[in-house]
Amino acid sequence: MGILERKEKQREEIRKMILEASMQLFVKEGFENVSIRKIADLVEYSPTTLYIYFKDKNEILFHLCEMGFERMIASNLALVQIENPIDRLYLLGENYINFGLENPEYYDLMFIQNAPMKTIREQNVGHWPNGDVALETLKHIIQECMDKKLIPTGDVATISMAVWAVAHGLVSLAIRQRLERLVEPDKVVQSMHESIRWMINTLKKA
Amino acid sequence: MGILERKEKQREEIRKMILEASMQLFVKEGFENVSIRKIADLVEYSPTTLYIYFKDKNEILFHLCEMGFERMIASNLALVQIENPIDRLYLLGENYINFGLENPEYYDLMFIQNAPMKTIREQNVGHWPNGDVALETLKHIIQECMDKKLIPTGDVATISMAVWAVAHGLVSLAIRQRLERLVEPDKVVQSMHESIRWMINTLKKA
DNA sequence: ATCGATTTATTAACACTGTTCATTATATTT
DNA sequence: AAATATAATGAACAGTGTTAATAAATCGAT
Repeated sequence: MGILERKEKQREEIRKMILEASMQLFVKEGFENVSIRKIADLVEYSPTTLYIYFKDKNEILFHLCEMGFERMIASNLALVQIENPIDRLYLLGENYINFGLENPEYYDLMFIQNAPMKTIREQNVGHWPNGDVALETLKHIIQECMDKKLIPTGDVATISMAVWAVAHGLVSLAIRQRLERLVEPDKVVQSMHESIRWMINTLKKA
Repeated sequence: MGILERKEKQREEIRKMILEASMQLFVKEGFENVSIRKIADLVEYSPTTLYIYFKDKNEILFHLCEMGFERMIASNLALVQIENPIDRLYLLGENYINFGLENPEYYDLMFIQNAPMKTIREQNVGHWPNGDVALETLKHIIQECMDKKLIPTGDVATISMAVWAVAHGLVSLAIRQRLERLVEPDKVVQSMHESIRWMINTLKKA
């Protein structure tokens, strides 16, 4: 049944094409200005054709979200060679806020929007491949820090949660223009980095 | 010119009526399901009439956002009687996450959505009455903690930022169903509280 | 090779959205 | 009473996600 395989491959190629067009629009025009019709225009298909390849807009957004995680995970790869897990944790945090500030549209999809989560819930037992990978990375580093007695022992999930909360809090408040109310606009980024450093330091000493 | 005053009062009353209807819809149907037409239906006006009382939808959302802050500020009033500023800070954090979890739609508007910020930027020199009040409260408590040597001295704005980031990170990840990926769904709220406590404790000891 | 079935793609349409324009009705001022 | 300002409206524009009905192309079996 080699013919079925080729069909499946072709189908997958068109799906990819649609996703790449979406991503292009998405990064250029921002989250709110992407519509099924605009994507269809770009790939030169009728809007309804997209519904043959994806269930709905949420599913497209879910896949873009996964692509965002791939980028983020790729940018974290350089960290594995760092011996000291607490240094690695610090750089993971730095990476996180840099990624968020440089790719606000991706970040939005990955951590703020509801749409991708809707698809996950509808899907097969709520599988979230890349998202879960990213979270495992975090938990693993925290666990290593605890194993090597670099930070106080405690519930891994809870501490991971607190660390993630600091980073996400900073990025999401920043890209939603809330931090400018606390610090002069041109000092926001600097203060964010200081906050991350502060957190790592207190974590060390605690 | 008492007649002009009465007219102004009447105008203000209708504005209030529109806002209350919006709020009602908003809390019941959620952020995404509120439209100008639904609001108009509820106050028994034509949709276009709303544009006589508000510039656009964003302006309505901005006012709802302010109302959300009023609620939050009101719930913080009980804290002034607490002597120890670090206890006060802890309870402020607890209040914050409780408010967020109990009023996710308000929280969305206050700290996540772009719409209210757009109105603020278009407005008179970007004035944000209630939002700024809330932030001042936080900074004031942090300053008091530093004055009384309860936490290490540092830049008030930066530390406030870090504290806010933890609380906001927790709430926003929670209401966007991201925390369920890290902790079992029925333990999310508990872990959030633990995270806040952890932050206050490390802040104390640091 | 032809027939029937499946897949792929499209057009038209539904039920919405925020917003603007031109028009009418109401109230106020001259 | 006439002129003017305010309040309210219906119709319309340009857009949204999505579905149903329909046509075209491709495939599997006879």
